[in-house]
Amino acid sequence: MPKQEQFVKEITDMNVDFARWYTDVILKTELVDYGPVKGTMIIRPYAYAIWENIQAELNARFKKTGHKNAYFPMFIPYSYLVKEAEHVEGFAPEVALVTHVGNEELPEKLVVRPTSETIICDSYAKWVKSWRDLPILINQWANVVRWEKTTRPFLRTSEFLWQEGHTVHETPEEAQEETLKMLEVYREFAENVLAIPVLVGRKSEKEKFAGAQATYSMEAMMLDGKSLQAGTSHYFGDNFSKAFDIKFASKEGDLKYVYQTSWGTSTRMIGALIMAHGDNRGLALPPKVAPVQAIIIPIAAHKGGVNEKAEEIKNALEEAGVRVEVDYRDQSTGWKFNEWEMKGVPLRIEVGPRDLENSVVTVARRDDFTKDQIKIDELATAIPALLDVIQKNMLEKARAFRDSHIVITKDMDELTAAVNNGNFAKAMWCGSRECEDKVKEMTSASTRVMPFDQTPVGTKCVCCGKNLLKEDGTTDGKVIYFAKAY
RNA sequence: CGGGGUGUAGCGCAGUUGGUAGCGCGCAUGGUUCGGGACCAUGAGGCCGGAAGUUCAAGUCUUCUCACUCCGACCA
Repeated sequence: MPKQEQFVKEITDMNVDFARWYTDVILKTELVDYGPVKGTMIIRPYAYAIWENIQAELNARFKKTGHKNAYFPMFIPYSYLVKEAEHVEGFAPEVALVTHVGNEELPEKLVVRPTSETIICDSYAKWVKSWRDLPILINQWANVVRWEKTTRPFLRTSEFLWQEGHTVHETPEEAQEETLKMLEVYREFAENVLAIPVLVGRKSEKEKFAGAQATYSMEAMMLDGKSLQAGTSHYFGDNFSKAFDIKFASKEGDLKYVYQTSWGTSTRMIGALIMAHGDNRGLALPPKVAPVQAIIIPIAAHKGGVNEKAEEIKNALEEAGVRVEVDYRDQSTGWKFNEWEMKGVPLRIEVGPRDLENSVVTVARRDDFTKDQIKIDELATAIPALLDVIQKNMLEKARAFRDSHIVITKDMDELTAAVNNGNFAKAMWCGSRECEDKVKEMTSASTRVMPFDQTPVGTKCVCCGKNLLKEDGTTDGKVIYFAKAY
Protein backbone atom coordinates (compact mmCIF):
# COMPACT_ATOMS: atom_id res chain seq x y z
CA MET A 1 0.00 0.00 0.00
CA PRO A 2 1.39 3.46 -0.85
CA LYS A 3 2.37 5.39 2.22
CA GLN A 4 -0.15 8.14 1.53
CA GLU A 5 -3.05 5.70 1.47
CA GLN A 6 -1.75 4.02 4.57
CA PHE A 7 -1.72 7.38 6.34
CA VAL A 8 -5.25 8.22 5.33
CA LYS A 9 -6.41 4.86 6.58
CA GLU A 10 -5.15 5.66 10.06
CA ILE A 11 -8.10 7.97 10.44
CA THR A 12 -11.49 6.37 10.02
CA ASP A 13 -13.19 7.48 6.80
CA MET A 14 -15.54 10.25 7.88
CA ASN A 15 -18.12 9.18 5.32
CA VAL A 16 -18.19 5.68 6.76
CA ASP A 17 -18.20 6.35 10.48
CA PHE A 18 -18.28 10.00 11.47
CA ALA A 19 -18.24 9.33 15.22
CA ARG A 20 -15.07 7.26 15.02
CA TRP A 21 -13.49 9.76 12.65
CA TYR A 22 -14.08 12.43 15.28
CA THR A 23 -12.53 10.37 18.07
CA ASP A 24 -9.57 9.36 15.89
CA VAL A 25 -8.88 12.93 14.85
CA ILE A 26 -9.04 14.57 18.26
CA LEU A 27 -6.71 11.96 19.76
CA LYS A 28 -4.24 11.76 16.89
CA THR A 29 -3.91 15.51 16.55
CA GLU A 30 -3.23 15.77 20.29
CA LEU A 31 -6.08 18.14 20.92
CA VAL A 32 -7.33 16.17 23.83
CA ASP A 33 -6.78 13.15 26.03
CA TYR A 34 -9.06 11.36 28.41
CA GLY A 35 -8.82 12.19 32.09
CA PRO A 36 -8.70 9.47 34.74
CA VAL A 37 -12.21 10.24 35.98
CA LYS A 38 -15.13 9.20 33.84
CA GLY A 39 -16.26 11.89 31.47
CA THR A 40 -13.33 14.22 32.03
CA MET A 41 -10.96 15.44 29.35
CA ILE A 42 -7.49 16.86 29.29
CA ILE A 43 -7.31 19.84 26.99
CA ARG A 44 -3.82 19.53 25.52
CA PRO A 45 -1.73 22.52 24.45
CA TYR A 46 -2.85 22.46 20.84
CA ALA A 47 -6.53 22.63 21.78
CA TYR A 48 -5.91 25.07 24.60
CA ALA A 49 -4.23 27.42 22.14
CA ILE A 50 -7.39 27.33 20.03
CA TRP A 51 -9.38 28.12 23.16
CA GLU A 52 -7.11 31.07 23.95
CA ASN A 53 -7.69 32.45 20.46
CA ILE A 54 -11.43 32.03 20.92
CA GLN A 55 -11.22 33.80 24.28
CA ALA A 56 -9.28 36.71 22.84
CA GLU A 57 -11.78 37.22 20.03
CA LEU A 58 -14.79 36.94 22.31
CA ASN A 59 -13.30 39.13 25.04
CA ALA A 60 -12.73 41.90 22.53
CA ARG A 61 -16.38 41.70 21.51
CA PHE A 62 -17.68 41.55 25.08
CA LYS A 63 -15.66 44.57 26.09
CA LYS A 64 -16.74 46.50 23.03
CA THR A 65 -20.34 45.90 24.07
CA GLY A 66 -19.67 47.25 27.55
CA HIS A 67 -19.10 44.07 29.57
CA LYS A 68 -16.50 43.51 32.24
CA ASN A 69 -14.94 40.23 33.37
CA ALA A 70 -15.22 38.99 36.96
CA TYR A 71 -14.95 35.72 38.81
CA PHE A 72 -17.37 34.08 41.23
CA PRO A 73 -16.72 31.03 43.43
CA MET A 74 -17.21 27.53 42.06
CA PHE A 75 -18.90 26.31 45.26
CA ILE A 76 -22.52 27.28 45.68
CA PRO A 77 -24.56 26.66 48.85
CA TYR A 78 -27.18 24.05 48.04
CA SER A 79 -29.91 26.33 49.33
CA TYR A 80 -29.15 28.79 46.49
CA LEU A 81 -29.75 26.23 43.80
CA VAL A 82 -33.27 25.46 44.97
CA LYS A 83 -34.48 29.06 45.02
CA GLU A 84 -35.63 29.11 41.40
CA ALA A 85 -37.97 26.15 40.94
CA GLU A 86 -37.45 25.39 37.25
CA HIS A 87 -33.74 25.96 37.54
CA VAL A 88 -33.21 23.37 40.25
CA GLU A 89 -35.46 20.90 38.48
CA GLY A 90 -33.34 21.21 35.36
CA PHE A 91 -29.95 20.96 36.99
CA ALA A 92 -30.37 18.91 40.18
CA PRO A 93 -29.94 15.51 38.48
CA GLU A 94 -26.50 16.39 37.18
CA VAL A 95 -24.90 18.50 39.88
CA ALA A 96 -21.84 17.31 41.76
CA LEU A 97 -22.12 17.93 45.48
CA VAL A 98 -19.45 18.46 48.10
CA THR A 99 -20.63 16.96 51.36
CA HIS A 100 -17.44 16.33 53.33
CA VAL A 101 -14.18 17.99 54.16
CA GLY A 102 -11.78 15.34 55.31
CA ASN A 103 -13.90 13.12 57.50
CA GLU A 104 -16.24 15.81 58.65
CA GLU A 105 -19.60 16.36 57.11
CA LEU A 106 -20.32 19.94 56.07
CA PRO A 107 -23.27 21.68 57.75
CA GLU A 108 -24.61 22.53 54.29
CA LYS A 109 -23.71 20.60 51.17
CA LEU A 110 -22.17 22.59 48.35
CA VAL A 111 -22.95 22.49 44.69
CA VAL A 112 -20.03 22.53 42.27
CA ARG A 113 -21.43 25.09 39.83
CA PRO A 114 -23.17 23.70 36.77
CA THR A 115 -23.80 27.36 35.83
CA SER A 116 -23.57 30.44 38.00
CA GLU A 117 -26.95 32.18 37.91
CA THR A 118 -27.70 31.43 41.54
CA ILE A 119 -24.44 32.55 43.11
CA ILE A 120 -24.23 35.62 40.91
CA CYS A 121 -27.82 36.60 41.66
CA ASP A 122 -26.98 36.42 45.35
CA SER A 123 -24.31 39.07 44.84
CA TYR A 124 -26.49 41.13 42.55
CA ALA A 125 -29.14 41.28 45.26
CA LYS A 126 -26.54 42.97 47.48
CA TRP A 127 -25.13 45.26 44.82
CA VAL A 128 -28.33 46.58 43.32
CA LYS A 129 -30.06 49.31 45.32
CA SER A 130 -30.93 52.06 42.94
CA TRP A 131 -31.64 52.51 39.24
CA ARG A 132 -28.26 54.24 39.24
CA ASP A 133 -26.61 50.84 39.84
CA LEU A 134 -28.01 49.48 36.61
CA PRO A 135 -27.26 47.91 34.29
CA ILE A 136 -24.66 45.43 35.56
CA LEU A 137 -22.89 43.78 32.65
CA ILE A 138 -20.57 41.02 33.83
CA ASN A 139 -18.96 38.09 32.09
CA GLN A 140 -17.02 35.28 33.69
CA TRP A 141 -14.62 32.72 32.24
CA ALA A 142 -14.88 29.57 34.27
CA ASN A 143 -15.09 25.83 34.45
CA VAL A 144 -18.43 24.23 35.22
CA VAL A 145 -19.39 20.70 36.18
CA ARG A 146 -22.40 18.79 34.88
CA TRP A 147 -22.34 15.08 35.62
CA GLU A 148 -23.68 13.90 32.29
CA LYS A 149 -24.40 10.27 31.70
CA THR A 150 -22.84 10.02 28.29
CA THR A 151 -19.83 12.08 27.37
CA ARG A 152 -17.65 12.91 24.39
CA PRO A 153 -14.59 15.16 24.41
CA PHE A 154 -15.52 18.81 23.74
CA LEU A 155 -19.14 17.99 22.96
CA ARG A 156 -20.21 16.82 26.38
CA THR A 157 -17.89 16.32 29.32
CA SER A 158 -18.41 16.27 33.06
CA GLU A 159 -16.36 19.42 33.37
CA PHE A 160 -15.95 22.02 30.67
CA LEU A 161 -14.66 25.54 30.16
CA TRP A 162 -16.94 28.33 29.12
CA GLN A 163 -17.86 31.95 29.47
CA GLU A 164 -21.13 33.03 31.00
CA GLY A 165 -22.44 36.56 30.81
CA HIS A 166 -24.90 37.68 33.48
CA THR A 167 -26.61 41.01 33.21
CA VAL A 168 -29.30 42.92 35.09
CA HIS A 169 -31.42 45.71 33.70
CA GLU A 170 -34.13 48.16 34.68
CA THR A 171 -36.69 47.14 32.10
CA PRO A 172 -37.82 44.05 30.20
CA GLU A 173 -37.12 45.85 26.91
CA GLU A 174 -33.54 46.58 27.87
CA ALA A 175 -32.93 42.98 28.96
CA GLN A 176 -34.52 41.63 25.79
CA GLU A 177 -32.34 43.91 23.73
CA GLU A 178 -29.28 42.62 25.58
CA THR A 179 -30.32 39.01 24.97
CA LEU A 180 -30.56 39.56 21.23
CA LYS A 181 -27.47 41.74 21.09
CA MET A 182 -25.32 38.96 22.56
CA LEU A 183 -26.89 36.39 20.28
CA GLU A 184 -25.79 38.60 17.41
CA VAL A 185 -22.29 38.87 18.87
CA TYR A 186 -22.17 35.07 18.91
CA ARG A 187 -23.47 34.78 15.35
CA GLU A 188 -20.95 37.27 14.02
CA PHE A 189 -18.16 35.53 15.93
CA ALA A 190 -19.15 32.07 14.71
CA GLU A 191 -19.21 33.16 11.10
CA ASN A 192 -16.22 35.50 10.97
CA VAL A 193 -13.89 33.75 13.40
CA LEU A 194 -14.90 30.10 13.42
CA ALA A 195 -16.01 30.25 9.77
CA ILE A 196 -19.16 28.40 10.78
CA PRO A 197 -22.43 29.72 9.42
CA VAL A 198 -25.09 29.35 12.09
CA LEU A 199 -28.84 29.40 12.26
CA VAL A 200 -30.05 31.69 15.00
CA GLY A 201 -33.47 31.92 16.51
CA ARG A 202 -35.64 31.14 19.46
CA LYS A 203 -35.88 27.78 21.18
CA SER A 204 -39.16 26.03 21.83
CA GLU A 205 -40.56 25.87 25.37
CA LYS A 206 -39.32 22.31 25.60
CA GLU A 207 -35.76 23.17 24.62
CA LYS A 208 -35.29 26.37 26.56
CA PHE A 209 -32.94 26.84 29.51
CA ALA A 210 -34.19 25.85 32.96
CA GLY A 211 -35.42 29.07 34.52
CA ALA A 212 -35.50 31.25 31.40
CA GLN A 213 -38.52 32.96 29.90
CA ALA A 214 -36.97 32.75 26.44
CA THR A 215 -33.89 31.02 25.11
CA TYR A 216 -32.20 31.86 21.83
CA SER A 217 -29.42 29.83 20.33
CA MET A 218 -27.09 29.49 17.41
CA GLU A 219 -27.13 26.12 15.74
CA ALA A 220 -24.23 24.92 13.63
CA MET A 221 -24.51 22.16 11.06
CA MET A 222 -21.90 19.46 11.31
CA LEU A 223 -20.66 17.49 8.31
CA ASP A 224 -22.91 14.58 9.17
CA GLY A 225 -25.95 16.85 9.02
CA LYS A 226 -26.46 16.92 12.77
CA SER A 227 -26.91 20.15 14.65
CA LEU A 228 -24.69 21.44 17.40
CA GLN A 229 -26.01 24.09 19.74
CA ALA A 230 -22.97 26.33 19.80
CA GLY A 231 -24.12 29.18 21.99
CA THR A 232 -27.19 30.34 23.87
CA SER A 233 -28.59 33.62 25.09
CA HIS A 234 -31.38 33.68 27.65
CA TYR A 235 -33.96 36.22 28.67
CA PHE A 236 -34.96 35.60 32.29
CA GLY A 237 -37.49 38.34 32.77
CA ASP A 238 -37.86 38.65 36.53
CA ASN A 239 -37.77 34.90 37.28
CA PHE A 240 -34.47 35.06 39.11
CA SER A 241 -34.84 38.53 40.54
CA LYS A 242 -38.01 37.42 42.32
CA ALA A 243 -36.36 34.23 43.56
CA PHE A 244 -33.28 36.11 44.79
CA ASP A 245 -34.99 39.34 45.69
CA ILE A 246 -33.02 41.65 43.43
CA LYS A 247 -34.85 44.97 43.74
CA PHE A 248 -33.99 48.56 43.04
CA ALA A 249 -35.46 51.95 43.79
CA SER A 250 -36.70 53.31 40.49
CA LYS A 251 -36.55 56.88 39.31
CA GLU A 252 -40.14 57.16 40.41
CA GLY A 253 -39.20 56.04 43.88
CA ASP A 254 -40.88 52.62 44.01
CA LEU A 255 -39.15 49.27 44.46
CA LYS A 256 -38.93 47.15 41.32
CA TYR A 257 -37.49 43.81 40.38
CA VAL A 258 -34.69 43.80 37.83
CA TYR A 259 -34.81 42.03 34.48
CA GLN A 260 -31.98 39.69 33.63
CA THR A 261 -30.12 37.81 30.92
CA SER A 262 -27.42 35.23 30.69
CA TRP A 263 -25.51 33.93 27.70
CA GLY A 264 -22.78 31.38 27.19
CA THR A 265 -20.43 29.58 24.85
CA SER A 266 -18.09 26.78 25.73
CA THR A 267 -15.18 24.59 24.67
CA ARG A 268 -17.87 22.78 22.75
CA MET A 269 -17.12 25.24 19.97
CA ILE A 270 -13.83 23.42 19.44
CA GLY A 271 -15.90 20.33 18.66
CA ALA A 272 -17.91 22.42 16.23
CA LEU A 273 -14.74 23.54 14.46
CA ILE A 274 -13.60 19.97 14.06
CA MET A 275 -16.91 18.66 12.76
CA ALA A 276 -17.69 21.61 10.50
CA HIS A 277 -14.39 21.85 8.64
CA GLY A 278 -12.59 18.52 8.86
CA ASP A 279 -11.99 15.96 6.15
CA ASN A 280 -10.35 12.58 5.68
CA ARG A 281 -6.94 14.11 6.27
CA GLY A 282 -7.96 15.42 9.67
CA LEU A 283 -8.57 18.90 11.00
CA ALA A 284 -8.90 22.05 8.96
CA LEU A 285 -8.67 25.11 11.16
CA PRO A 286 -9.79 28.59 10.15
CA PRO A 287 -6.78 30.96 10.27
CA LYS A 288 -8.27 33.18 12.96
CA VAL A 289 -8.25 30.42 15.57
CA ALA A 290 -5.44 28.22 14.25
CA PRO A 291 -2.63 28.06 16.84
CA VAL A 292 -0.19 27.77 13.95
CA GLN A 293 -1.30 29.65 10.85
CA ALA A 294 1.67 28.76 8.71
CA ILE A 295 4.16 25.94 9.13
CA ILE A 296 7.51 26.23 7.45
CA ILE A 297 8.99 22.93 6.32
CA PRO A 298 12.69 23.07 5.44
CA ILE A 299 13.48 20.57 2.72
CA ALA A 300 16.85 18.90 2.31
CA ALA A 301 18.03 21.04 5.19
CA HIS A 302 21.46 19.40 5.21
CA LYS A 303 22.24 21.07 1.90
CA GLY A 304 22.99 24.31 3.64
CA GLY A 305 21.35 27.68 3.62
CA VAL A 306 17.90 26.13 3.93
CA ASN A 307 17.47 26.37 7.70
CA GLU A 308 18.88 29.87 7.74
CA LYS A 309 16.40 30.98 5.11
CA ALA A 310 13.54 29.24 6.93
CA GLU A 311 14.41 31.11 10.11
CA GLU A 312 14.62 34.37 8.21
CA ILE A 313 11.19 33.84 6.68
CA LYS A 314 9.77 32.89 10.06
CA ASN A 315 11.02 36.13 11.59
CA ALA A 316 9.64 38.19 8.75
CA LEU A 317 6.23 36.55 9.03
CA GLU A 318 6.14 36.91 12.82
CA GLU A 319 6.86 40.57 12.25
CA ALA A 320 3.86 40.65 9.94
CA GLY A 321 1.67 39.21 12.68
CA VAL A 322 1.47 35.63 11.44
CA ARG A 323 1.51 32.75 13.93
CA VAL A 324 4.28 30.73 12.32
CA GLU A 325 6.59 27.87 13.23
CA VAL A 326 9.43 26.05 11.55
CA ASP A 327 9.45 22.25 11.73
CA TYR A 328 13.12 21.40 12.17
CA ARG A 329 12.44 17.87 13.30
CA ASP A 330 14.46 15.12 11.75
CA GLN A 331 11.59 13.45 9.91
CA SER A 332 10.95 12.90 6.25
CA THR A 333 9.19 15.75 4.52
CA GLY A 334 6.25 13.57 3.52
CA TRP A 335 5.67 12.67 7.15
CA LYS A 336 5.71 16.32 8.13
CA PHE A 337 3.36 17.31 5.31
CA ASN A 338 0.81 14.78 6.40
CA GLU A 339 1.10 15.55 10.08
CA TRP A 340 0.57 19.29 9.69
CA GLU A 341 -2.30 18.70 7.33
CA MET A 342 -3.85 16.44 9.92
CA LYS A 343 -3.39 19.17 12.50
CA GLY A 344 -5.28 21.54 10.26
CA VAL A 345 -2.64 24.23 9.75
CA PRO A 346 -4.01 26.57 7.05
CA LEU A 347 -0.75 27.13 5.18
CA ARG A 348 2.38 25.10 4.59
CA ILE A 349 5.45 26.91 3.37
CA GLU A 350 8.03 24.65 1.76
CA VAL A 351 11.55 26.02 1.75
CA GLY A 352 13.94 23.90 -0.33
CA PRO A 353 17.05 24.29 -2.45
CA ARG A 354 15.06 24.46 -5.68
CA ASP A 355 12.91 27.28 -4.28
CA LEU A 356 15.87 29.20 -3.02
CA GLU A 357 17.53 29.18 -6.43
CA ASN A 358 14.60 31.28 -7.63
CA SER A 359 14.08 33.29 -4.41
CA VAL A 360 10.62 31.77 -3.94
CA VAL A 361 8.90 29.36 -1.59
CA THR A 362 6.15 26.86 -2.31
CA VAL A 363 2.95 27.60 -0.42
CA ALA A 364 0.27 24.93 -0.05
CA ARG A 365 -3.26 25.63 1.20
CA ARG A 366 -5.06 23.28 3.58
CA ASP A 367 -8.54 24.35 2.48
CA ASP A 368 -8.31 23.52 -1.22
CA PHE A 369 -4.90 21.80 -1.50
CA THR A 370 -3.64 24.20 -4.15
CA LYS A 371 0.07 25.00 -4.30
CA ASP A 372 1.73 28.19 -5.45
CA GLN A 373 5.15 29.75 -5.67
CA ILE A 374 5.47 33.06 -3.88
CA LYS A 375 8.47 35.36 -4.00
CA ILE A 376 10.24 35.46 -0.67
CA ASP A 377 10.30 39.25 -0.45
CA GLU A 378 6.53 39.38 -0.96
CA LEU A 379 5.67 36.92 1.80
CA ALA A 380 5.08 39.48 4.53
CA THR A 381 2.07 40.83 2.64
CA ALA A 382 1.10 37.76 0.61
CA ILE A 383 0.73 35.35 3.55
CA PRO A 384 -1.60 37.50 5.68
CA ALA A 385 -3.65 38.17 2.55
CA LEU A 386 -3.80 34.48 1.75
CA LEU A 387 -4.90 33.68 5.31
CA ASP A 388 -7.80 36.07 4.84
CA VAL A 389 -8.73 34.36 1.59
CA ILE A 390 -8.69 30.98 3.33
CA GLN A 391 -10.77 32.29 6.22
CA LYS A 392 -13.45 33.53 3.81
CA ASN A 393 -13.29 30.47 1.61
CA MET A 394 -13.83 28.16 4.58
CA LEU A 395 -16.92 30.11 5.61
CA GLU A 396 -18.32 30.02 2.09
CA LYS A 397 -17.61 26.32 1.78
CA ALA A 398 -19.39 25.65 5.06
CA ARG A 399 -22.25 27.91 4.06
CA ALA A 400 -22.71 26.15 0.74
CA PHE A 401 -22.72 22.81 2.54
CA ARG A 402 -25.28 23.99 5.06
CA ASP A 403 -27.56 25.60 2.50
CA SER A 404 -27.57 22.48 0.37
CA HIS A 405 -28.53 20.42 3.44
CA ILE A 406 -31.63 22.33 4.48
CA VAL A 407 -34.79 20.78 3.11
CA ILE A 408 -38.25 22.30 3.30
CA THR A 409 -40.61 19.56 4.41
CA LYS A 410 -44.41 19.44 4.33
CA ASP A 411 -45.21 16.21 6.13
CA MET A 412 -43.74 13.53 8.35
CA ASP A 413 -42.52 11.39 5.45
CA GLU A 414 -40.55 14.27 4.02
CA LEU A 415 -39.26 15.30 7.42
CA THR A 416 -38.14 11.76 8.27
CA ALA A 417 -36.40 11.35 4.93
CA ALA A 418 -34.69 14.73 5.29
CA VAL A 419 -33.22 14.20 8.75
CA ASN A 420 -32.29 10.58 8.04
CA ASN A 421 -30.30 11.74 5.03
CA GLY A 422 -28.24 14.21 7.01
CA ASN A 423 -30.29 17.35 6.50
CA PHE A 424 -31.97 19.95 8.60
CA ALA A 425 -35.70 19.98 7.97
CA LYS A 426 -37.31 23.39 7.75
CA ALA A 427 -41.02 23.14 8.35
CA MET A 428 -44.21 24.66 9.69
CA TRP A 429 -45.11 23.62 13.21
CA CYS A 430 -48.39 24.17 15.00
CA GLY A 431 -46.51 24.92 18.20
CA SER A 432 -47.83 22.05 20.29
CA ARG A 433 -45.65 20.03 22.60
CA GLU A 434 -47.43 16.90 21.36
CA CYS A 435 -46.16 17.38 17.82
CA GLU A 436 -42.68 18.26 19.00
CA ASP A 437 -42.54 15.08 21.09
CA LYS A 438 -43.98 12.97 18.32
CA VAL A 439 -41.38 14.12 15.81
CA LYS A 440 -38.68 13.35 18.34
CA GLU A 441 -40.07 9.92 19.01
CA MET A 442 -40.50 9.00 15.36
CA THR A 443 -37.34 10.50 13.89
CA SER A 444 -35.07 11.28 16.86
CA ALA A 445 -34.88 14.81 15.47
CA SER A 446 -35.63 17.67 17.83
CA THR A 447 -36.67 21.23 17.24
CA ARG A 448 -33.62 23.45 16.95
CA VAL A 449 -34.64 27.08 16.47
CA MET A 450 -37.44 29.24 15.17
CA PRO A 451 -35.65 31.69 12.87
CA PHE A 452 -36.42 35.40 13.10
CA ASP A 453 -37.52 35.34 9.47
CA GLN A 454 -40.90 33.68 9.84
CA THR A 455 -41.89 33.75 6.17
CA PRO A 456 -44.17 30.69 5.95
CA VAL A 457 -42.84 27.60 4.17
CA GLY A 458 -46.21 25.87 4.07
CA THR A 459 -49.76 26.03 5.34
CA LYS A 460 -50.03 22.92 7.52
CA CYS A 461 -48.24 21.59 10.57
CA VAL A 462 -45.59 19.14 9.40
CA CYS A 463 -46.64 16.70 12.09
CA CYS A 464 -50.38 16.86 12.80
CA GLY A 465 -51.36 18.38 9.46
CA LYS A 466 -53.51 21.02 11.10
CA ASN A 467 -54.31 23.89 8.76
CA LEU A 468 -52.40 26.98 9.88
CA LEU A 469 -53.66 29.33 7.20
CA LYS A 470 -55.85 32.05 8.63
CA GLU A 471 -58.69 33.80 6.85
CA ASP A 472 -56.75 37.04 6.48
CA GLY A 473 -54.04 35.20 4.55
CA THR A 474 -51.47 35.17 7.36
CA THR A 475 -50.27 31.94 8.84
CA ASP A 476 -50.52 30.71 12.39
CA GLY A 477 -47.88 28.42 13.79
CA LYS A 478 -44.14 28.68 13.53
CA VAL A 479 -41.40 28.19 10.98
CA ILE A 480 -38.88 25.95 12.72
CA TYR A 481 -35.86 23.77 12.01
CA PHE A 482 -35.83 20.12 13.01
CA ALA A 483 -32.56 18.19 13.14
CA LYS A 484 -30.76 15.41 14.90
CA ALA A 485 -28.50 17.04 17.42
CA TYR A 486 -25.37 16.60 19.49
C1' C B 1 -29.87 4.37 32.32
C1' G B 2 -30.86 0.38 28.29
C1' G B 3 -28.40 -2.40 23.95
C1' G B 4 -23.67 -3.80 21.28
C1' G B 5 -18.08 -3.63 21.03
C1' U B 6 -13.08 -3.26 23.16
C1' G B 7 -9.27 -3.52 27.28
C1' U B 8 -1.97 -7.46 26.30
C1' A B 9 4.73 -2.08 25.60
C1' G B 10 3.41 5.00 23.92
C1' C B 11 0.04 3.44 19.41
C1' G B 12 -2.00 -0.67 16.33
C1' C B 13 -2.36 -5.77 17.03
C1' A B 14 -1.03 -11.49 17.63
C1' G B 15 -1.03 -15.00 21.43
C1' U B 16 -3.46 -22.50 19.36
C1' U B 17 -6.80 -27.83 23.42
C1' G B 18 -4.41 -23.45 30.16
C1' G B 19 2.48 -24.39 30.67
C1' U B 20 4.79 -18.05 32.72
C1' A B 21 4.65 -12.84 26.45
C1' G B 22 5.57 -11.63 20.86
C1' C B 23 5.18 -8.61 16.03
C1' G B 24 4.79 -3.83 13.44
C1' C B 25 5.04 1.28 14.15
C1' G B 26 6.81 4.78 17.48
C1' C B 27 10.78 5.95 21.21
C1' A B 28 16.53 6.33 22.55
C1' U B 29 21.75 6.40 20.53
C1' G B 30 25.09 6.58 16.20
C1' G B 31 25.39 6.99 10.94
C1' U B 32 23.45 7.58 5.89
C1' U B 33 19.08 10.26 3.94
C1' C B 34 15.37 14.34 2.73
C1' G B 35 10.32 18.18 -3.07
C1' G B 36 4.24 13.64 -0.11
C1' G B 37 4.69 8.77 5.93
C1' A B 38 13.32 6.86 4.10
C1' C B 39 17.24 3.17 5.63
C1' C B 40 21.12 0.43 8.55
C1' A B 41 22.99 -0.89 13.37
C1' U B 42 22.31 -1.10 18.56
C1' G B 43 19.00 -0.52 22.71
C1' A B 44 15.09 0.60 26.35
C1' G B 45 10.21 -0.45 27.31
C1' G B 46 4.77 -5.33 30.02
C1' C B 47 1.71 -7.34 37.77
C1' C B 48 -1.66 -9.00 30.06
C1' G B 49 -7.72 -2.91 33.02
C1' G B 50 -8.79 -4.36 38.49
C1' A B 51 -10.55 -8.01 42.26
C1' A B 52 -11.95 -12.80 43.67
C1' G B 53 -12.32 -17.96 42.24
C1' U B 54 -11.08 -22.93 39.60
C1' U B 55 -6.11 -25.34 38.81
C1' C B 56 0.20 -28.17 40.18
C1' A B 57 -0.07 -23.97 36.62
C1' A B 58 -4.44 -18.41 34.15
C1' G B 59 -3.25 -13.33 29.02
C1' U B 60 -6.24 -17.87 28.07
C1' C B 61 -11.63 -20.80 32.13
C1' U B 62 -15.71 -18.70 35.93
C1' U B 63 -17.89 -14.63 38.63
C1' C B 64 -17.84 -9.62 39.94
C1' U B 65 -16.13 -4.84 38.95
C1' C B 66 -13.85 -0.48 36.35
C1' A B 67 -12.75 2.28 32.01
C1' C B 68 -13.20 3.55 27.03
C1' U B 69 -16.15 3.28 22.61
C1' C B 70 -20.63 2.98 19.32
C1' C B 71 -26.24 3.22 19.05
C1' G B 72 -30.59 5.05 21.82
C1' A B 73 -33.06 8.10 26.15
C1' C B 74 -31.23 13.00 29.01
C1' C B 75 -28.39 17.39 28.48
C1' A B 76 -24.10 22.82 26.25
